[in-house]
Amino acid sequence: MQIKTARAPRRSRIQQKNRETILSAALEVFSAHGFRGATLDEIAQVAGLSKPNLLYYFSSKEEIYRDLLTGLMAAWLEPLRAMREEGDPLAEIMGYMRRKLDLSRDFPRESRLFATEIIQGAPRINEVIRHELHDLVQDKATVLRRWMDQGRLRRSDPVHLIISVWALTQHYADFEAQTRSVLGADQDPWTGGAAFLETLYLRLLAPLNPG
Amino acid sequence: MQIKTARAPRRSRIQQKNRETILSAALEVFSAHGFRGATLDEIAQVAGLSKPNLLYYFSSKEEIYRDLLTGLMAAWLEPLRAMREEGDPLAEIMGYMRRKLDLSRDFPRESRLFATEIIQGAPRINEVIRHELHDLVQDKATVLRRWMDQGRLRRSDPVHLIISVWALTQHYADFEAQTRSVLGADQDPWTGGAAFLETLYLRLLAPLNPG
DNA sequence: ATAATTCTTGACCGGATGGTCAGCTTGTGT
DNA sequence: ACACAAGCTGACCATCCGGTCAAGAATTAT
Repeated sequence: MQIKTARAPRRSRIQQKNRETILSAALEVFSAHGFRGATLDEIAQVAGLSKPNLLYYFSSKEEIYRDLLTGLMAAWLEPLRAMREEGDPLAEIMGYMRRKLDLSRDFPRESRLFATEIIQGAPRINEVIRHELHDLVQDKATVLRRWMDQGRLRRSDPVHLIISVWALTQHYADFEAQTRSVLGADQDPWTGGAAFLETLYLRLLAPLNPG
Repeated sequence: MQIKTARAPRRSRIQQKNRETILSAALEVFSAHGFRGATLDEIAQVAGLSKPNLLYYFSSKEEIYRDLLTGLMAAWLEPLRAMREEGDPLAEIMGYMRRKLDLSRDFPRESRLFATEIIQGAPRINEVIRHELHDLVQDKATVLRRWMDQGRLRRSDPVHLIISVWALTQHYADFEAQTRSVLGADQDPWTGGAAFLETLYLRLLAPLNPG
């Protein structure tokens, strides 16, 4: 996953490369231990750089963390953003769910990073981003509501519907340890999970008389 | 929630009271910052005891954490355990979901504690407990499968069904910050969540021809 | 009352933590 | 080639970390 840097000033190739290295290492460590549990020494070690060198590129531990979160936010909201009113309602929702699930599968560290941040009350995600999330969800909820009004989807609370997609897809990434131990070693959680979620949302949302 | 102490030896009233005080403070701090992010100083401060006094009752930070987790585990699995094959399938599942949701609402710190532990790969939950969880889920999955075989529930993967209840109910507690900001301040996430989940599982599981 | 036991804590330890800084090395523009 | 800027690091600092300990305070048993 591309880690973008917010409002980036001009940077030399060295800066660009090292900032990426650091953010990648930070992702590894922060997602495993949370903000307070992560240490600069460990991030430096994973990045293969000295600690003072980290602090040459970022002014503090907090700044690394913030840059990381804000840089990943856009990519994380993309699947929902890509849900288009012009498409077929059921296919759009299934597509959203599927994209979110794939994202969680392919980028579990990112998923865990957001999870730990929000579990701890999201103290470091600023209001602007929270506002952005709120607006996006409300916007898409309106689309869902219109589809329901047109009888193209069975009714259910659209915001809770979006939350449920979030919860379920996130869960397979964040709780993979538990899911694997419960399913047994031979079963792949993602294959079964995708099938289950398709069934779930089909039965929840497919109109009863499609003809 | 009652915090039990595993295989408790005889304890004086003072010991019992102080151990409870410590575990309660530990729950507060560990659930907010994870194991590595929590400090004994902060736990001691919340408990209103001196740090050496903490270590008089528990031999290490790790022991506090372990005792806390194992003591809460039974209560956390209770809702699933209480699902009875003799009852009405749909009512039993709804009851399970509802109990789990109530548990998450009433004990969000406990929910977050488990969440952070499992997100970090559950390194400190020993194999015995993992085994217990696996067996319980498989046991209940068998019950669900029988119900489905009898045509009293629509078919869907029973283990993923249990996982989905886990994911959705947990989510309302662990991501409350996010859920509230998305729903808006006027709406209570729990009320709407309970209604949504009832609809969800009803449509997923209710047989098509109940007559 | 007094002795034994349990409970409590200030002072302390070695090591880790986030962060600084002077000065060295490397790269870049001319 | 040279000068300046950018990149880098060893040594260091104050503070915090989990944990120890000796000795005093409170409780309990006799």
